[in-house]
Amino acid sequence: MKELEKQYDAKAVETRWYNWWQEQGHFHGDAARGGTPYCVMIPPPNVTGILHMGHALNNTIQDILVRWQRMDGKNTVWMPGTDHAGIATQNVVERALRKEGKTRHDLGREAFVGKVWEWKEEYGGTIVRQLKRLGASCDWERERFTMDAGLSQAVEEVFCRLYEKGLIYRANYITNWCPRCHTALSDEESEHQDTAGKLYYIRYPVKRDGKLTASEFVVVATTRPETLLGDVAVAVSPKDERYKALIGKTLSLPVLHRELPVIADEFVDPAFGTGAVKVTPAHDPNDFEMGRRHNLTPISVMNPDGTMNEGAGPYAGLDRFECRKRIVTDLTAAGLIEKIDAHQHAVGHCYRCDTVVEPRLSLQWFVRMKPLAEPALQAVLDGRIRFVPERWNKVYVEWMSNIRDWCISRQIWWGHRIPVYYCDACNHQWAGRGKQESCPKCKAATIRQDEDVLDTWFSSWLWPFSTFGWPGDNPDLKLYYPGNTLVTASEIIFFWVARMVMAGLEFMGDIPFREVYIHGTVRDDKGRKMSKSLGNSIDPLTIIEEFSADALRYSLMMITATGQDVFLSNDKFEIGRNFGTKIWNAARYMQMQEGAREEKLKAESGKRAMDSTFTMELLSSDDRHILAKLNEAIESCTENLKRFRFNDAAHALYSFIWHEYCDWYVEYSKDTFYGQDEARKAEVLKVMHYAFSTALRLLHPFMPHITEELWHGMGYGADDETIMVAPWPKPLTEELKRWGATPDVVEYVDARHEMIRAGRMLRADCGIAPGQKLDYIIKSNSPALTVRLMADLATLKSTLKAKEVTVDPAFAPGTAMPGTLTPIGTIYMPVEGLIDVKAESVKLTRQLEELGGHLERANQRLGNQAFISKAKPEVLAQFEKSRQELQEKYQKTKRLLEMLG
RNA sequence: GGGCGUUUAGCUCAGUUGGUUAGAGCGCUUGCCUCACAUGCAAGAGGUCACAGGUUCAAGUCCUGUAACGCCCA
Repeated sequence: MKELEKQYDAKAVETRWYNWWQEQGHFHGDAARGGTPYCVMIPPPNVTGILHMGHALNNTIQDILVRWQRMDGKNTVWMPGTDHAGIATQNVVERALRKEGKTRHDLGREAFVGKVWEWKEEYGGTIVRQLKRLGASCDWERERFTMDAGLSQAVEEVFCRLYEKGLIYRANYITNWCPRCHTALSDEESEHQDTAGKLYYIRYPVKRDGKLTASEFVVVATTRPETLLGDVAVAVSPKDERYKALIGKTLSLPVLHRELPVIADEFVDPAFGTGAVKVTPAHDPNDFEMGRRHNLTPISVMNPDGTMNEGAGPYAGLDRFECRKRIVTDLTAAGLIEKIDAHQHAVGHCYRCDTVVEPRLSLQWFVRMKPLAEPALQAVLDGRIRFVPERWNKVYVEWMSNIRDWCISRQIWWGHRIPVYYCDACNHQWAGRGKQESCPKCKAATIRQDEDVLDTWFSSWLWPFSTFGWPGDNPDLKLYYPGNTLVTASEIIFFWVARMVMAGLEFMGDIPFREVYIHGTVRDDKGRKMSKSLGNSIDPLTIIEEFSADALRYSLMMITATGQDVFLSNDKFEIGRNFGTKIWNAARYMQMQEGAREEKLKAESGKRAMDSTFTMELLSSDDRHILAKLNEAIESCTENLKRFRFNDAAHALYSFIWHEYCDWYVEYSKDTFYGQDEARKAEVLKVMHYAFSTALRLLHPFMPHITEELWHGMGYGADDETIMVAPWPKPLTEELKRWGATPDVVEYVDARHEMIRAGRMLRADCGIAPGQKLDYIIKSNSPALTVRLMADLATLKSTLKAKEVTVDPAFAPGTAMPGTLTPIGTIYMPVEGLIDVKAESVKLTRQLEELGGHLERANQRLGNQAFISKAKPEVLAQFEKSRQELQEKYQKTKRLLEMLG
């Protein structure tokens, strides 16, 4: 054990211990060890991603849970890995190609996928390296990637099983189409953003007897006028009196002069726009349904890249937005625009590239979700899976109950290719596992595999078991599935959480996890989401450089209330940094008191015995008090971790270490250490190490590095032992009894703290320099308290910086002697002449008024017959006691005031 | 349009099944380089708990409504 450096060098310490933990294999869980498992699946970050504050929050929470459970003796696995992020990754590589003036089509599918793999190998590990800087105790030996051979096999197996069960179908359907990524998106991948758009009111001429009328129009309102080129009808509500006569009549489509029937459909809202809507089945999901109901043939007017196709007639070849401008100009010229209103509406945007999504008709693969959703819904309804905070249950249940089929095909190259094959010879279509050589029906070799790949989430939803080697059976899967806790953000509930539950129940026959903790969103100090485009992001790595990973983690936990959003700014991280420094210095203080004991410790192979066999006669009230407060910290920390109240757990540790331990206990100890009583010195040191080492263990999940550094630095473990698996502290219920750390001792010491504070305040009020020593007289409230106070005279003297402290139960103060009440007695400062009588009197008068108010209310309450008869007896007693205290305090304060003269 | 969340000290937020005189961190004021720590120590000021009703012996806490802000879904 060598002396701790004066300054804590977080940067060097953190990487050193992280590497050591990894080398020693402390992150690894082994099923062969058996025991109670604790398993957390990381939400696999996007392989192209870099760590942002959301990740930092998410992974800090997971690491805290995992480290805590590991210390608590569980066989722990935190499964790490990344997902292949089909669209995002393909975009990255395509962008690089574009710089060389090439497209993926120039390379061809195979070569392009090869390039993506190259990119992944070279740059894909960034976020993993960053997670390590954060201190994440992931089981890296198990790291997985959703395109790994094993996981790909799971994807294929799942696809085939669903296909064979008839739960996968291919259909020409309206889907969200990203014209930039050239692919279909699922509903969840289309993000609705409120957009200031326009509502165009367009006149459709009515035909009478096959002829256009000059003056009769039906006006429809639309936000996307360019789609009118694909109109096949105009719909009105069957209840709408205004249009009843028109139903069944014919209109003429502007520009293209196609004949459009007027149809009646319940879907139409008579209150929106004019009550008449254009029906464009190929370009709007609602219209698509309407078209089906009325047997209308959709007309597509757009190409996959967002330009208008030949169906758009004169506008063919134009970009969709250019077409919108042109068509509005033309319609205006033709007198067919009635008006244009400003209109706020939600427009779908691609979640990867932010392009405006186009609802478009195309041939896609879907999973029928209803049969999968049923048991997944049940699992939450009957409480087998619970969300924290609870309100997310409702969100989940709502979505599950109204689930829609999942569009799983993507028109890109990077991803799991759909294992469906077509036989050119006999037109047979099948889903197959492994490489397919020939048609299973007609044996022809002329077969083709489907061109599409699967949605990335189609591999992520299998993550809880595919990562353990499913579909193979093995001891890992047996022990670690189902997992325990899933930690994620609310945005991911639909994308991932809900689907994992469905997959778990369908393929494993059991839920994938028991609890889902949903944390909030990280925002800037103005409450805006952190985003690249706003430039308001705080980079976790910069924070780690500046403040340390422990500071980042601890600060995040201190300011993040359960499930609430976090407002961050750079200075928030000072909380964690300052706390680390405080702990470091507390350790240094203890070390300085060791003296010759250091040599002895070395002889004991560097490991300090964690001695809690205290000698009763040597224990002071302060020793007992700090032990009782330690127990409070143990209980509060553990309880709050159980309830996912990380901020409360962090708070409990902060207040114990900083306020109870450093501010009070360490200060008291100085009197002992600067004195001559060697037995007391040894005893206090014993208590200090016991309390400190226990607190370090409680703190370890939050600040893993500094606690490990001090665990070794202070010799709490042998050189090859880690705090990572030191036992999680248990409540000290029995021990406290043995040590005589009873509630009345705690109450007494707390009150004595108040008395010391009061004494310091008197000094400050009188403007007496801190260095100047003076006398205090304590008039104690009872003989028993006199005994206690007499025993603590030395520490009272040192903490009050007093020349002399006298305890005198019969003390009668002279005039103009300032004094302050406390629950155990009144403290006086005999400094006649120095006191500012006026200021002191103002202060006491205000106190008296306040007390009078409280007392009046207490009297009122206790004078209320209804209260006395209805309140619980213990509550009544409590109020009675409180009134007595108030009364006493009031009287005494009054007397103090009178004595001021 | 439907649902959810938030509203408590200057700022950011705790406040559990209703129950003593509503808390913390930061910031602010005052005094301190006191032999662990100025990334610190000591002390202090600061709140009609968004608003309006209601339930109750008792409401920051429960109910109803209103307002503002935010999020999700259509």
